[in-house]
Amino acid sequence: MEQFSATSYAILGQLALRSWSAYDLIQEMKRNFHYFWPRAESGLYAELKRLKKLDCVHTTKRKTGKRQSTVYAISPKGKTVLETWLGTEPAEFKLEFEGLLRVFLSRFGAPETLKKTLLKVEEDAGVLSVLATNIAREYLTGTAPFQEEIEVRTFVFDFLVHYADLYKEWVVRTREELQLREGRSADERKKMALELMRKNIAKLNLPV
Amino acid sequence: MEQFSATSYAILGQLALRSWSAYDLIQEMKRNFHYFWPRAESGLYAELKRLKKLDCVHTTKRKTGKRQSTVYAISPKGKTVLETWLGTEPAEFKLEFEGLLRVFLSRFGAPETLKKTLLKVEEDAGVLSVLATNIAREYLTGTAPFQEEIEVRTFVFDFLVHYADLYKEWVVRTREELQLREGRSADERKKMALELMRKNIAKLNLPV
DNA sequence: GGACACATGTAACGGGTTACATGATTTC
DNA sequence: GAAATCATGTAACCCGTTACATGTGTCC
Repeated sequence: MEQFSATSYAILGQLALRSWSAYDLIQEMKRNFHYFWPRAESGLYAELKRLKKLDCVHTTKRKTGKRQSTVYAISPKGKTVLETWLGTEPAEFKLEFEGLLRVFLSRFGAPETLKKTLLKVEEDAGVLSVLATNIAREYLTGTAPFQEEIEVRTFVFDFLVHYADLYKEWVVRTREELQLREGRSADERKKMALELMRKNIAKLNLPV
Repeated sequence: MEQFSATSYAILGQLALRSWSAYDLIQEMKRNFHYFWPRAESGLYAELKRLKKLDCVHTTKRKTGKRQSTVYAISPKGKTVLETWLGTEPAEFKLEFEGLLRVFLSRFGAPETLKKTLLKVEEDAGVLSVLATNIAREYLTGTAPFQEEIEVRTFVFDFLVHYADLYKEWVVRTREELQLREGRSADERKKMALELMRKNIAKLNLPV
């Protein structure tokens, strides 16, 4: 019944910008969407073919020497499909953060469990920051492939920067708290934990 | 080959705390994990059965009047499996944020697309805040089911609070920027977008 | 001449979801 | 007496992943 997934629309959106060879399209999608809509390349190739069957895109063959590639373009139907979707209710954001699961369960593992998890989170957030900066630099120097799209892309970038920061700062705060707790009694540690919780509730300005 | 998913470990972790009836266990998991490890209830029932086949849990029958329920407890093997996993490398955090996809593609939809997306994100973040606060309140009043677990759970809670805040603040910043841009020329708007990007790069303290 | 990126897939599998079924118990 | 929630699942399906295959062009 439901013919399209958000991934279909992501593809149609890239094609609405311009035509691409499958390969180029997919590389660009990885660049743009990896951190908030990650998908395996093989699946994107398959989805392109499906979109063709559904008449949302059409293809032409291109040759560079002996090498052949398929160039995809959006069809009028594809444009309508995309536009219609953009009028529907957005899905809720959905996070899978295995690290938090590990923190939650850390006391059932070896004593270093928590610290090792923090280290990994820190690394991953660092990679995201670097990637985001690389893309931003292209816009700042005017070499980005879609300079004219900058108006909305800044919003996406802005989110990503703060998103990376969320993890980094969480690691910092957690490490600080762990250090403060060192050498304290279980009772003191619990009081400190409660205090942290109290501070956090205050941050959300909701009735307590 | 790979016998367990992170979901298996999430279940084992809850069972490491104490024994539960399937229903209670799953309700508690929803409460604890919904925002960073969301899973459908039916799948959790199935996984429990699988864990039993693999001897990671064992069950006893309990009767309340005519109603029967199955009580699950972790086995020695289950404990080992959990502990071993906690020693492995954590997986990267993974976000699916359809709203950002919509922002990215908003110019292919109706003019209200962006604003409607912001509204939905704001709502969802609000729900998360309320939920987080409800749980926190239980710890502060000492009525939480696992008061003694508070030491690590504050870290999880701390993340969730800042996570909700991430979305809320992003919505605020984006709306402000949109308002500032109103009535400006395309050229001015682009300059403003670049300026926002520059500010964000500065936030990440990386070499530009 | 070898490594690596280009360019495009296919096959098998699997984790997870939706939708539904069923009967007991509590609450209004 | 109806409605909600307790308490358990099952069946069908699907979106997506991993792992692999295959050949071309380019760079050193």
